[in-house]
Amino acid sequence: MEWTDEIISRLQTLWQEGLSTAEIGRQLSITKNAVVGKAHRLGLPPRPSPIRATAKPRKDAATEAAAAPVADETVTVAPAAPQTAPVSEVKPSVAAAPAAPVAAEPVAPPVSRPEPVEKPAASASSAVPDNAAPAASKPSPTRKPAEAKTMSPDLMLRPLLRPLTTETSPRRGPACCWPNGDPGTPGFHFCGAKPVPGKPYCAEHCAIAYVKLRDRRESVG
DNA sequence: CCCTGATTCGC
DNA sequence: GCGAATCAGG
Repeated sequence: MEWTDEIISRLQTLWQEGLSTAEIGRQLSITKNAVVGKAHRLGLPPRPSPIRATAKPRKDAATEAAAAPVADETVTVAPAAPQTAPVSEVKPSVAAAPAAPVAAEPVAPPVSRPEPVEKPAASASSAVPDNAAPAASKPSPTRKPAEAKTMSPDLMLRPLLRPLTTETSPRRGPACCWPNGDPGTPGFHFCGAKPVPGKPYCAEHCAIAYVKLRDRRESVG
């Protein structure tokens, strides 16, 4: 696997979007294992794990005993689950666009919307993202500040300060919101080209972003 | 069974 | 460094 700068950027973006590892893998045409492995190596913030942090019967019991002289229950990990649910489960048409394709404002990065969504990824089928719902527009402070530092503060605040009323404004044409560059870095920007009607991306990026439902799952490799 | 993410370890 | 295999919870 050749981890180009482009691919890594997309991985980081999608990861921050809160998409599942499998979903990211589908969009990148790689396995979820590759996604998780790479994310781990990149030091991306861990997602709320469905399993306990303590489980490693991989080594021999001897090694485990030697290396892990666990004394008490003091080892507690306390995940403090952010509960960030993916916006994914992509119907063919809606797919996993960045969480906030405001249709006209490339200024607001899709990255910075840690909005808690209470919807299981795999089972829910209603494809409408609840981005527009101001019900819970409260930034979840569960993530450590150290991890959020990858993005400039103003970039984080911008979407929160924006009333999302620009949707219907025809003044600026819709713009492809395919991310270019690393989110949080000065050079980060969106494609901006004219998107396919009904899609958040231009035709070029649509071809990349949307995958056939048939090919879903990890049978890529 | 399906999904999920984390870790390990041979390459 | 990479990622398949594996683990483990929902």
